[in-house]
Formats: sequence, structure tokens, C-alpha cells
Amino acid sequence: MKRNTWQRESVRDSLAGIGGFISAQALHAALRAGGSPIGLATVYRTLADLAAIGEADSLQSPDGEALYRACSSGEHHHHLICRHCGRTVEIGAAEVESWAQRVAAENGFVDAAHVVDIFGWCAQCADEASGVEDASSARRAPGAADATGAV
Amino acid sequence: MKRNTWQRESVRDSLAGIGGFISAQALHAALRAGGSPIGLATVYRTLADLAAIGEADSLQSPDGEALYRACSSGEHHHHLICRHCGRTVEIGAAEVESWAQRVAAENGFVDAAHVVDIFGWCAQCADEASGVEDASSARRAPGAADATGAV
DNA sequence: AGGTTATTGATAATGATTGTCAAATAGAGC
DNA sequence: GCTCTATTTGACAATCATTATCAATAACCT
Ligand SMILES: [Zn+2]
Ligand SMILES: [Zn+2]
Ligand SMILES: [Zn+2]
Ligand SMILES: [Zn+2]
Repeated sequence: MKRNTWQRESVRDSLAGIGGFISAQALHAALRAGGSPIGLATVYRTLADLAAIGEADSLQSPDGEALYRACSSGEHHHHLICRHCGRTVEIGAAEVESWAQRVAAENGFVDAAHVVDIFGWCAQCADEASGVEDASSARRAPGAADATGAV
Repeated sequence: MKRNTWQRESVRDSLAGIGGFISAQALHAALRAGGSPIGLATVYRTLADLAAIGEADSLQSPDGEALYRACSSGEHHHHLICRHCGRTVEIGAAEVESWAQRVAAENGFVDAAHVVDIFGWCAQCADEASGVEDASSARRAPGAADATGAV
């Protein structure tokens, strides 16, 4: 009952090509820029679906936007994300897992899930930013995302 | 240059009275329900301000809503939140802090911040829910928030 | 090929959050 | 207490992401 449409393939491929986290809006824009006539609603639907079946990870950006990423392993893991270019490093952390479990149990909480993400500037973006900063006094736009829309 | 208005006090007090995390919308509704004529925009502004000066903590609920809470300590800490009643336990975790720092550094990321939250059902809500569940077959609404609007 | 039915997409609707700007007012100074 | 002025407020409009509609399209099965 699940059909294979070029739209679904398109979203899947495009997401995989991005590498890092990206918003539905940004992915749609990227697809359109690439010549695809795919609809926005379809991108939203497909991303939600991919996330539901475990083919993509999703998280809320600090400013409340939902971001998606094609993740290699189906294993539970977390992410270290560049808030400028979206570049992402997958991190598995046994220590955090056991900590989360223990804390929840100690406080009588059940059915506990955790949100663990690290946002920063990757080495490359940090370099570029410092270069620009040197040149133009102290201008900085910490929250500004680049053209990819990634965070 | 920062003025003390009854609106600001109202939001501060109300937030403290709630105890757990709550959305701006829900807090505004609560204030109105309590007879206050405070405006919605003011609640949004005040909460954002309290968060900015460190008198409140804020986080994104799993479904993208911004939640606020009056926190006791100004120290950096994390939260264990009941996704049904909003009841919250503050947790300080040296292990998580050092882990986050180390992971970021190891991958060349700078200016790193982390998001670490645990969502579950507190003992009380779990009890009530199981009672209801026993009575009415297997109905459950995992994402449903109660009248307080808390998550 | 033809029929059934999930999927698509243009668009409207929703819902949270922010912007606008005239009116209200806290706080300083008299 | 009274005035003055910059800050704050609040009704409302505007924005922005996301979801719902629903007729048209196109997979997939026979
Ligand atoms: Zn980067
Ligand atoms: Zn984990
Ligand atoms: Zn609870
Ligand atoms: Zn921390």
C-alpha cells in the first residue's frame, strides 16, 4: 500500500545529498531550484513519513523549526550540528543513554524519551566567520542561516 | 530603565505558581482565567525577557512550541518534564556537561551549546493514566496536554 | 489496458509568534 | 503631588511554519 513515486525518491535523494539537517521549506526550495516541480505539501508529508519509518531523523531547531536529516544508522544516536552550514556529526553516547535512563527512573518517570543535541560552529564555518570578522570590524549574525536554510 | 509594571509582576508570579513548563499561550489563558486583563503580546514579551535575563528557562516542546518555566537556580541545568502535567524536576549533570564539551571539542566545533531534556510521565500521571486505561480498553493520547497547556 | 485507491499539489486554513503604533503609565525631577 | 518623557502596553495586523482540503493524477494489481 506504499507507492513509489518520483516525488518520494526525489525527497529521499535530495535529503541524502544534503548531508546535514535541513528544514522542509529549505529542502523544497532546493528541489525547486534544481528544476523539480514538486509541491511543498508533498515535501512536508514525505519528510514526516521518512522520519516516522526511521529513514530520517528529525529535531526542533532552537528557534522552533523542524529539521530533518537522512541518517546512516537506524541505531539510536544524537547529533552535533553546525548552526551555520548544517553539517552534522552523528554521535553515539552510551554514557548519556544510561544517565538519562537512570535520572528518569530515580524520579519515578516512566516512558521517558530524551532530546540531546549539540549546536555549534564547525571548524570550517568558524574559520570563515573569523576571517570576515577580522575584515569588517565586529559584525556578526549568530542566528543567521545561510542559503541552504540549514541550522 | 526597566520599569516595574503589574503586568510583569503578574507574569512572573503566575509562572512561579505554575511550577512546571508552560507555553505563552497557556499562561496567558491562565492569567485571563484568573481575571487579569493582560494582553497576549505582553505575555510573550515578558516571558522572552525573563528568559533573556535568566529568570526563566525556555525550551522547545517536541512539537515546536516554546515553553517557559521559573527556575530556582541561576545555574546551568537541565530538566525532566512530565509531558502530561508539565511537572518538572531540575537536574544538574556534571557528566553530561563534560561529555558535551568533549564531544564538541573532539570534532572541532566551537561556541557549542547543548539541548538536553528528558520527557516522560511522572509517577502520578502514569498512575492516573493506567487507571483510565484499565477502565476504557486501550485508549491513550500520548501527545495530549491537559487544561494547563503544559507539556 | 482498466479499475481501484494512495498520492499529489494548489490553495485555504490553522496556530504560534512577532510587528505596529497610538494610548497608557512608571519613574525621575521639580 | 504634578509634569514630563521614555518605556511599556495591547488590540490588531502581519508573518511564518505547518496542516487540512479535495479534485486531479498516477501507482499497482489483475
Ligand atoms: Zn558549518
Ligand atoms: Zn540517546
Ligand atoms: Zn505529570
Ligand atoms: Zn548542560
